[in-house]
Amino acid sequence: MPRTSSFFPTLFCGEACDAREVAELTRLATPIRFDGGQTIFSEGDVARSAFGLSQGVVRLYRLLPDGRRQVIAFALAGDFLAMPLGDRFTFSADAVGAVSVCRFPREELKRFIQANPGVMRLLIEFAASELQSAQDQLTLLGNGSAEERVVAFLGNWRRRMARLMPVSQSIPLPMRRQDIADFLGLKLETISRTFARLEQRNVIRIVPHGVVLTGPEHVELAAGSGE
Amino acid sequence: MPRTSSFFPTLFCGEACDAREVAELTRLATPIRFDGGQTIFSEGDVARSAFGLSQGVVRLYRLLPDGRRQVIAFALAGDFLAMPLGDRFTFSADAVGAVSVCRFPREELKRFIQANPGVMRLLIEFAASELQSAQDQLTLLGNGSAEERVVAFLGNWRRRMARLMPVSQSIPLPMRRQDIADFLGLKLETISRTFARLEQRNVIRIVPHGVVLTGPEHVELAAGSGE
DNA sequence: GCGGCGCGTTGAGGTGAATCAAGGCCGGTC
DNA sequence: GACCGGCCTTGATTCACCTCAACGCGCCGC
Repeated sequence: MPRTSSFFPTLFCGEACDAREVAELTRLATPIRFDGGQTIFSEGDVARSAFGLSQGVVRLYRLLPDGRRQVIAFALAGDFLAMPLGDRFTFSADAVGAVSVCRFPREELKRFIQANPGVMRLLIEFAASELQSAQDQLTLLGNGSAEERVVAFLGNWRRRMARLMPVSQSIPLPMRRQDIADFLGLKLETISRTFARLEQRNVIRIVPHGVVLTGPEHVELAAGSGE
Repeated sequence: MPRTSSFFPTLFCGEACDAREVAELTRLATPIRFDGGQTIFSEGDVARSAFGLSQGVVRLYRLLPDGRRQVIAFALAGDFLAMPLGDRFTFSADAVGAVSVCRFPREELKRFIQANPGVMRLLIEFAASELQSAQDQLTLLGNGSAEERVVAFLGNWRRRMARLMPVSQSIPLPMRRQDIADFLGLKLETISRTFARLEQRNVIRIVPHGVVLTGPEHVELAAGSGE
């Protein structure tokens, strides 16, 4: 089985992990594939495993008792799907299109992390950056208009995608409108209308499974805070 | 100077810190007082110090370029005012009423934390619980009506206060209406009106600097998700 | 006492997003 | 190709919250 450079969560690819540790992680990890729409884990499940995303996109979300849904984040290759410690999942995760994950048995991963202060430190930094993302998103949902939310989302998504593929004006959007809506605290019709308005103003062009930036106003997408 | 049990962040009061470590922390800490409205630190500042809150209430917030504000959280006695690592503050903090904080020089605290795997582990758990709070709040701002937000806020606030004082039907609210509004992504008039409506329905009674729960519907306040 | 100010409340009217409801497009399968 | 279903778009209307504006109240200094 070929293992690409993004097989492991990027957390484990920093300076803190030497060859011996990578070998240890490789021993722990099991690769798994999921098809689009399949659930990787659900809110409330006992976290027997931790998951790193090797390929594809995963939506992380919570369901409210009345059926409303809040998408917490979209995970990309290299991301952890949850905090590796913690004994239950606090949100659900399912595949947006086909994905590959690597699964770590929780107890052994926990032992590995706690035996290694350098990794613990990275984990703290990881948590801190997740926290900041959540606070950015909080600020966006608390203050932004529909258009501000959508523009910030596109900007952040583009920036994150840029780490995984050559930059281009074209932004792939593998998730559904409904997912974007639940992420931004809007309704799917509003997403659709806002996209349409941005297209009329020549900011974007809507293409199947994505948008293309057309305007000279890429600056507008640069300074997003959210996600 | 008398040091109450809540002088230190509760993070350091768990099993991970023995007498020697508490002595070390005591050596590092400097107590400081702030009056209501004073700023403890500002977003973007180099984080030369870390702060634990010993007494009082602090609002943590971000300012947007156009003057809008998002209150990230209200800190209570025992809370850290930010992640102790990280070299710049990602939000501002100022006192709501008079507060006492203890200040730790950042480099020395960092050294203390990193020398102590047990404390690092606690710090990871702290970060994980902050993250979960942020995600709760995200869910609330993404899905809740004005009334749901206010009710969830009251419920969470009450639950947090319960750790610091004898439980009672009376909920002190030392912060201004504007602070609550900026926390919940609403306008202060909406907070005022929503309080008034809850009072008309005999859920609460509005008193100076707080509310009193009157209805038999305390259950309603129990199952909040946000904050 | 008087006036000023910060904060909270209340009212009237406007508006952005939600809601309700068609219809269109595209990718399946038979 | 014809049908179907999921997804997306678009339109008309409604409604929750915002905006703007006035007023009340408690607290302060003078």
